[in-house]
Amino acid sequence: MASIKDVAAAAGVSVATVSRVLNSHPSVSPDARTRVLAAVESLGYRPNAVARSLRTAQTRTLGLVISDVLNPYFGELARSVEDEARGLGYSVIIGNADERPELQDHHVRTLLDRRIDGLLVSPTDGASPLMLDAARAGTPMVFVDRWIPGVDVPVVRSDGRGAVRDLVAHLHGLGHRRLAIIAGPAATTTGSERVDAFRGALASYEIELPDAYIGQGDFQADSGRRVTEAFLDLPEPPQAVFAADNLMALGALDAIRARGLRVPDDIAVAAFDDIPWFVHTDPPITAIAQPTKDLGRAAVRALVDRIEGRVPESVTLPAHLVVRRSCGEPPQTPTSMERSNG
Amino acid sequence: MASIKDVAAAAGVSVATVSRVLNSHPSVSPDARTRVLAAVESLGYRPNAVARSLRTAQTRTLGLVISDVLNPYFGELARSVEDEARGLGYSVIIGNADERPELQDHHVRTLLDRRIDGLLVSPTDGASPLMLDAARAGTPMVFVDRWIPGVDVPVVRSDGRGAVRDLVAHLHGLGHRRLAIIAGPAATTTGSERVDAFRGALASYEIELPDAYIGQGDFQADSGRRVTEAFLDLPEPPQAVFAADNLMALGALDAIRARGLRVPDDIAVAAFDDIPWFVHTDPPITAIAQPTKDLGRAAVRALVDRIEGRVPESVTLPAHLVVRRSCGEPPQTPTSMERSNG
DNA sequence: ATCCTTCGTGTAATCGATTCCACGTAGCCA
DNA sequence: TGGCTACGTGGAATCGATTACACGAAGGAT
Repeated sequence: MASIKDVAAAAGVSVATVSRVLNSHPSVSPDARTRVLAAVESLGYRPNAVARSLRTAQTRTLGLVISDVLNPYFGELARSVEDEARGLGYSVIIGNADERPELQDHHVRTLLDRRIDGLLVSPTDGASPLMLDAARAGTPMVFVDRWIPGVDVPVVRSDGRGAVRDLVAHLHGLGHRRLAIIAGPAATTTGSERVDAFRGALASYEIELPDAYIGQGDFQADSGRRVTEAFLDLPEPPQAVFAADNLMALGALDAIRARGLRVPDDIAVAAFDDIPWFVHTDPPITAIAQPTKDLGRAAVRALVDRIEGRVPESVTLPAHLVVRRSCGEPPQTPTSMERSNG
Repeated sequence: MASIKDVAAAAGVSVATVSRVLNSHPSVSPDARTRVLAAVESLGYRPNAVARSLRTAQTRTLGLVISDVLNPYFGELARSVEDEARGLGYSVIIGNADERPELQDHHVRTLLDRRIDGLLVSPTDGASPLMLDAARAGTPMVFVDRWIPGVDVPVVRSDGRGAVRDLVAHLHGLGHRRLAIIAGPAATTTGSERVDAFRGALASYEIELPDAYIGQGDFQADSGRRVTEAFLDLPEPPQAVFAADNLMALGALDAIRARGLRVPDDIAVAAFDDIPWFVHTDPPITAIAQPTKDLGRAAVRALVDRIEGRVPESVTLPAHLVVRRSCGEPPQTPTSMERSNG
C-alpha cells in the first residue's frame, strides 16, 4: 500500500508538500498541487488513518456502548448516532454490553485503548470504576438513555413521567385497578425511574403498588416471561402489566399466551419503548414512545461539542403514549394512532 | 495519559524492556518484570493501540459492512460476528450501508483507511469497483449472506432452496395455486436467488410464476407495502405472498390490513428470515429461518483464517422452514414449532 | 541597490509503540 | 584462566503521517 513517501517521490516533492496538499494548507503552489494530486490519483493513495491519528492525537471516532443491539430501541439509537456522527465527520464504533457489566467494561477499555475521541454510554450498571476514572480523567463522555447519578457527565435522555401518567390514566379509564410493573434492573436509572414514575402516577388515583406487583426483570424477554408467570400465579393477579422495555413485554406476551389467556380480555399489557413491530403483534401493543432519533442526534451533538471545546448540554426530551389495543377497547381513531412511531 | 516512556522512567528501565514485559517476551529478568508491572499499575498505563498498530501493521480489528442494522436478521448477524471476533481477540467496526451503494462504499473506504485487518461484507450492490479493487489488492475479505459473483472471495451463506421447496409444498398442500413473490433488488444475490428458488419449486408443481406475480422490492418495509398493494389490485390477485425478507413481509402485512383483508383467510403470507417477533404477529408468520449465529461465526472464522495465513473456506449452511399460521390451518404441533427460532 | 516581506519548499522532530542489533556480564567447560 | 554461550538490557531505527523551523527566491518599498 502506497505511503506518503511514495506520493512525494512520484510527484517530485517532499512529504511535507504532499501533506500540505492533502490538508489544503494555503501555501502550496498550483504547480506542486497538481503534481501531487496526479500522483495521489495514479497510485490510488489513501492516507493511513492510524499514522495520522498517532500524530494528531485524534481519531475522529466516537465510541458507543449500548446495552443490547438486539433490542430494536438500541438499534434505532445506534443508527441515528451513526448518521449524525457521519454528518459531522466522525466514525462510530459500537460496543454491545449485553446488559453485562464486565462486557461493558471490556468495550470501554478497548475503546479507550483505541483512543476514540469521545464516548457515548448507556450504562448497564451503576458503578463501573473504569468509567468513573475515564470521566474523571477528562475523557469526553455523554450518557444516553441511562446514566450514572453523581458523575459530572452530560445526559441525553427522555422523560417518560408524563407519558406514564397518561398510560395510567388510560388504564384507569378502562377500569383496571390492579396494576403491575415488570421493572428493569435497579442498578440502571431507567430501571428504577420507570417504577417511580409508575408508582407516582398510581398515587394520584390512590392506587397502591404492592411489592408483589413489582417484578424484577433484566430488560430481556426471558425475564418478562418469568415475572409475568409469577404475576399470574398470585391469588389476585394484576389486571394490567406494564413492561419497562419492549423485550420484556414480548416475554409477558409469551407467558400470557402459554396459559391460554387473552390480551387484553384477560389481562392488559403495555410497554415502555415503542417499536415498529408493536403495530403487528396480536394485539397491537400500547406503548410509550421515545424520540429515539432525536436522542441519538442530540447525544452526538453534545459529545462533539465537548470534544471540540464547546460546552455540552444535557438534554431531556418528552416521551409520549401511543394507544393501541393491548389494554382494552380500541381508541377512537385507531388508524391515525397506529402509525405514530413511523 | 501515560506513555511507555513514563513507565520506563518510573521503573528505571528502557522502553524496550517495558515493551518486552508487556508482550511477554521471555528474556526479561524477574526483577525488571516486577518493577515494570508495578509502574504500569501505579500509573494506570494502557498501551496506545494506535501507536502499536502503526508499528506492527495490524489493528486486530475487523470491519463488518451490512445492509441494514434495523433489520433484526442483520442485527443478530452483527451480534454473532462480534461475539466470535471478541473470542478470537478482534474488535469489530460495523458499517451500516442502509441498502445504499454509495454509503456502502463510504464505509468500505473508511474501514480501509483505518487499516482494519479484514473485511466482512454483505454487499448491497453487485459491482462496487472499490470493493473489487480491495479484493484484488489482497485485503482479506469474506462475503456473508450476499456475495458478488466472479470475485475470488470466500462466501459464507445459507442455502434456502430446500426450505423454499418445503414452503411451496406447504402452500400447495393448503390449496394455494396462485403464488407471488416480493423480490429483493436484482443486484443482490439474495434478491435474485430467492426468486429462482421459488420459481424452481413452483415448476415441480407445474405452476408458472408470471411477471405480474414478481414484485420488485428493496428489502425495506415500504417496498413490501407497495408491491403488495399492486398484487391486490390485480384482476386475479395471488392467494399467497412470499416476501424475500422480514421487513417486506411486515410491509405486506400493513398493506393487507389496510384493505381490511385477513391473513391467512383472504391471503397467505410467508417470509424469508425468521425473527423472534414473527411468533407474536397477528397471525404468527411462517418463515424460512437461517442459522444466523452459525453464519456469523463461520464468517469470522473464515476471515481470521485468511488474515492469519491459513486457507479460508466458503461455507454454505441449510435454512429451514418454520411453519406457523400465516399460510393457513395451524400445524399439528403448534407449540413445539413456534419457538424454533430461539 | 539594499532591505524587508512574503511565499513556497524541504529538513527534521515528533507521536508511542516494536524490534533488530550490539554490548556487557555471568556461568560453564576445558 | 581463557574462551564460549546465553541472557538481560539499552540504543536507535522504524511505522506514516503532521508541523515547527529554516532557508532561498522573488517582489515591493525606500
